[in-house]
Amino acid sequence: MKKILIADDEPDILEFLKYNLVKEGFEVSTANNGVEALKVAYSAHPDLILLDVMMPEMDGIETCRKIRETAALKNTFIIFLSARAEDYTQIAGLESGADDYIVKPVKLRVLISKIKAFFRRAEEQEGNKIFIKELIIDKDKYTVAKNKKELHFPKKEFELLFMLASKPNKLFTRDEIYNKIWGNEIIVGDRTIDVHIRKIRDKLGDDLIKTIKGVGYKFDNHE
Amino acid sequence: MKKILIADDEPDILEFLKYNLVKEGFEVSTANNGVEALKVAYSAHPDLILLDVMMPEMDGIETCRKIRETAALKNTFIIFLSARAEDYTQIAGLESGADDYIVKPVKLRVLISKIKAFFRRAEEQEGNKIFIKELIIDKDKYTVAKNKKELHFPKKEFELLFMLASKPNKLFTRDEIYNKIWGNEIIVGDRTIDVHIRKIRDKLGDDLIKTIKGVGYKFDNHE
DNA sequence: AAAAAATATCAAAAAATTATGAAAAAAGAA
DNA sequence: TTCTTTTTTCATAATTTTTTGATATTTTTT
Repeated sequence: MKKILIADDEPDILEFLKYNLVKEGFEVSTANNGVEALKVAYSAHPDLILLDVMMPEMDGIETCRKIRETAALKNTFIIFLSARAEDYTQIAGLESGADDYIVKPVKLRVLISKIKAFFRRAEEQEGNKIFIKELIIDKDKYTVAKNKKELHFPKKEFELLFMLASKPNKLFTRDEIYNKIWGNEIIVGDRTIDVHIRKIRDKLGDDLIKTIKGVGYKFDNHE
Repeated sequence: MKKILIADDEPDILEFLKYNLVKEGFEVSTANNGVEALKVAYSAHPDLILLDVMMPEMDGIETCRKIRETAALKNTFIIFLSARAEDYTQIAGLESGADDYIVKPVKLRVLISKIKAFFRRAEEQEGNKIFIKELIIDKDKYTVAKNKKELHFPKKEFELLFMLASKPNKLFTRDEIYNKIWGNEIIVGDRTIDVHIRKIRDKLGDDLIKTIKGVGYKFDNHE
């Protein structure tokens, strides 16, 4: 669940944004000025900060600069949300380290879409991992770990396991497997899948992959 | 040097943006419509695409969707740049996979600041120095030190090592490596990567880089 | 229970892929 | 140019992965 910090000196705006972002499923904290925003940022480590430019105590640009000096917050997105539309303010905001500068007024739905675009990009880096039973299958690292111990899986075995594990308990017919792993051009004998399945079972144990005779295989995930 | 693709059906805008972005030090290619944009994107692998929404042949949103389906372009930033300001168009644009939606007219300096903000964020992930195991890899100086002892690495070897070491344990496919180190224009034989890998291994030892047969290589960082 | 059908298993063969050394080609420097 | 370094290619060896084929076992059908 992503955490958002909103810093604005107008209570109405704060309340409105908080209400709507919570409704979207975000965890929201608020601050009324720059100093407070910094304090909350240090302790709550939000994933994204919506920052007003004009605030008492410390303005948004200065706040942004300070946040960027903090190593622990370097992955935090900062978006300015301000009524001030002059070029130089926008440029100053972006150059102080913000990721975006949005001029108010902005439609709520548009703002939410922009926020989601940032998170989508961030999540992309995190990679394709499947956590299932005592396994961690990591497609980016091309590893399968069982109880923290990494095992080596050659290409075909990895692809087959990944396919089955990506939809636990779903039955994959032999045809589906052939099509996905080998494609339409390559034709291999009937025993090829079996042998690969056996090799996976050798490494991970016999219980994980279940045979449905006459049909196919499935990754069994009933505790 | 970052590559930017601009897609717009108005030649004046295209020319204006190209001129100014080149002046900023970017490598700029252009396209007059969506279909053309796709073609250029596939071959040139830009780091960022400025996309108009209304274009003949294929509109921007459809273009964006198609780009996002391409694995090789998943790290490419997409920014819509459009005169259409309605909420739903902006939302549709962002939901089609774009990173930002900027409503025209926009001041050139502001646009450039936003573009730089994206690149800053992307580069931040990389960093110019890597400390890993007994190695210090310094991109500014183009040197690799093993146990404080500096070793000489020619360009290609260095880039390859840097790429692998920048994301320890991540698997890089041969295609990814070719794209990043050689680019799409240059075509080299199948054994070229192997030879470079061997040279790196000669200098640093055989254990650092691990081969995943049929897939690629990775920098191994387990102790 | 027997026959039929499908999968499991093993070792060996085949195929695919990478490692390696040396040399040619290309790029840079003097 | 000439020399040096870097990059790429090529042929062959070494290795790993994938597939096959024979036989055993299990499940389903009759």
